[in-house]
Amino acid sequence: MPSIKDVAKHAGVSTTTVSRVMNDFPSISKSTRKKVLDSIRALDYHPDSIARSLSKKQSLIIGVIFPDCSYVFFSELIKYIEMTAQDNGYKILLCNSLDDREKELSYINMLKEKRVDGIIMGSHLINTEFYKSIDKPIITFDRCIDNKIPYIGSDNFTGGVLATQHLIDKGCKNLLHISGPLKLTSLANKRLDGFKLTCLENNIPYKIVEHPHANPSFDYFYGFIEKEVSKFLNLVDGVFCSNDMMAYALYVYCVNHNLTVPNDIKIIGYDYSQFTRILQNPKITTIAQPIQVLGELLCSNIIRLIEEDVSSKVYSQIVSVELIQGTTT
Amino acid sequence: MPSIKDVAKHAGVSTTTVSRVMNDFPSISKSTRKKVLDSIRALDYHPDSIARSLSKKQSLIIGVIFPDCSYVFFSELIKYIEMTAQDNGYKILLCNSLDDREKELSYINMLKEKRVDGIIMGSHLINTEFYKSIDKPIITFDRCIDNKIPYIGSDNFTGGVLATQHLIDKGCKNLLHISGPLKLTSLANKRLDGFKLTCLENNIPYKIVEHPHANPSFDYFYGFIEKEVSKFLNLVDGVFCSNDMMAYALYVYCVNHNLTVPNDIKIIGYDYSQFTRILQNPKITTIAQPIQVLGELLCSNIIRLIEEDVSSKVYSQIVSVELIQGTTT
DNA sequence: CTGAAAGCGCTTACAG
DNA sequence: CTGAAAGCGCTTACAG
Repeated sequence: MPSIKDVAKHAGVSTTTVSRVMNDFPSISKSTRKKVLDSIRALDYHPDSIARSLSKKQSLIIGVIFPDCSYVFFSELIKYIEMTAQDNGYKILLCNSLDDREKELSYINMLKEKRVDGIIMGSHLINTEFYKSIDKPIITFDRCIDNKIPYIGSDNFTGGVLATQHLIDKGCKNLLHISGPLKLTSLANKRLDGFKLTCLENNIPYKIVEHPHANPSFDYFYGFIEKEVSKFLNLVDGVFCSNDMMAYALYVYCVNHNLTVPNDIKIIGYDYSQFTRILQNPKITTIAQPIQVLGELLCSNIIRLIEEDVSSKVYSQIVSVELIQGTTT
Repeated sequence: MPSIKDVAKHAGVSTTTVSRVMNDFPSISKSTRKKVLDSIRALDYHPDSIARSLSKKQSLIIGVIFPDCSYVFFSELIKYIEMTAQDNGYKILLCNSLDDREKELSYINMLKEKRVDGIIMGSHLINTEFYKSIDKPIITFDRCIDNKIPYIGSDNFTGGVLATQHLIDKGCKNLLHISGPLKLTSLANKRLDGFKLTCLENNIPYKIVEHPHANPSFDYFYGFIEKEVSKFLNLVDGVFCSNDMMAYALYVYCVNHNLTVPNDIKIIGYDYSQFTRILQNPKITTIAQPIQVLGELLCSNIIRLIEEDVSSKVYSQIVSVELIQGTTT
């Protein structure tokens, strides 16, 4: 592989000049510029970005950590993050933490060594102190870790309100919310707040069941419903599930146990990711997170943090959600 | 951020020695080793892998190109690739080609500049010649580009045979296969070969419809069925779809048009990725590709190619598939 | 407008 | 068992 020296020799100039041509310095004369470009083409020269990274102290790489890139919601988010990165000259280094604290830690250390320019955190098991020890730009998805660390998320509170109000508007008198794990400092917990407030304001009795795992499978959800949720199903006529997979599992459970949806019981989910959009039966009524916008914001904001290098400014943003009417309410 | 020099100074040794400690050279005395380790800890030193890459001429990064990391099948494959990479000290740089030739090309050039150690290609629009110009280890998913470039894929031919024989065993007398785009040199086309052969051997009349897009959406599939497939549906009693999304779209179309599945028409798909596994109604009868094995092989084989540096040996592998009985046949 | 030289932070023959 | 020095392939003050 030819190096900048080979190009310099071939063109009869110094490596400095070659470097300047590649970096579009204005001071280069037309004729040398042409000579250099010709040599670059002749040798099929590709500058080594590792060497460039070392001298410029920037890698143009963004570390991206999510629990599991194969979960529908994350896989879409990652797609839009990657596309935005690509459009801005950055690349992403993908990490699956698998909701394992050790892995999450080792990934962060790895990203430090890889000298990524910034980190998008979608996985959040390690504690706040450790986060603060990361001395490079970082942005999180849906977690408010510290007021120094910006986050991007959907408007979970309003989502909770919308979902709950929708159930009430459809005539529900007794509501149930199945939340995600509340221990995590996830902004998703605000869905619960929105739910509670709306129930209270409308004088609707409610019940809350928390499921303990952050990113479980369909089978887990179904089992969870059998064990922890089924006993309440005769007492309520509307359920707000913290995500669509849970909503689908609940729907299937109801069908299997002769509860008619939406007549006996109305179900609303959260996310509206690919799975839900493809699913035809039922069309789950849900709160849509704007996945593309979220991915683009995560990436464009981490890039701003990297390039503007202002740790003082915080680029947290909350984007609005939308009710999608399906057939389950 | 402390550098190796800071550690050397702190420990009172040379940078050479620090480097040797970090790389576990045996010749280091216990006492210096301890001194160095202590200094590393005291300074919270993390070696800069960019500098290391530059001097060792290896980045420990694998470039991974797929059309779209949010498609269920790819997202799972990527997960297992990443996990295997992580287990072996490698990282992955993720690229979405979006089935765009220009993007694919520019990604490959980018990966050259990033000096990735190897490339896993799951996107295949550029031509063979260009592939051969890539002077680093490369492995493809499901494409046989050239006998110098190894590939990993499921046993598509046998999958086609299994699917077709299953339909015949279930009593089908007239079969239809909806294939993927045949222009691409995809090994997935062997599903068609298996289909044809099995029909001929069993004296079953058959029909083939090709859909032109590589990675379309549900809505595209549904529209395609309305336009190009529906006219044949009264003439056949069994359909082998080249993927599960197509099978689901066909199922939904049938339900919407008063064709009973599996009584009037039997449907079998291909993939058995996450979507299919979660979907409860119907349970699509399908040919399961072992996604985890495929991802692990893609990654472990590219690592072997990188580390053994033997461009002569080729690590192509085909893994076996399995029939999953659902409710659509 | 151009070049010589130092530097980015590591590794690695070479020497002792 | 340890170190001085060169080198990886770029960029960038500094000088002219």
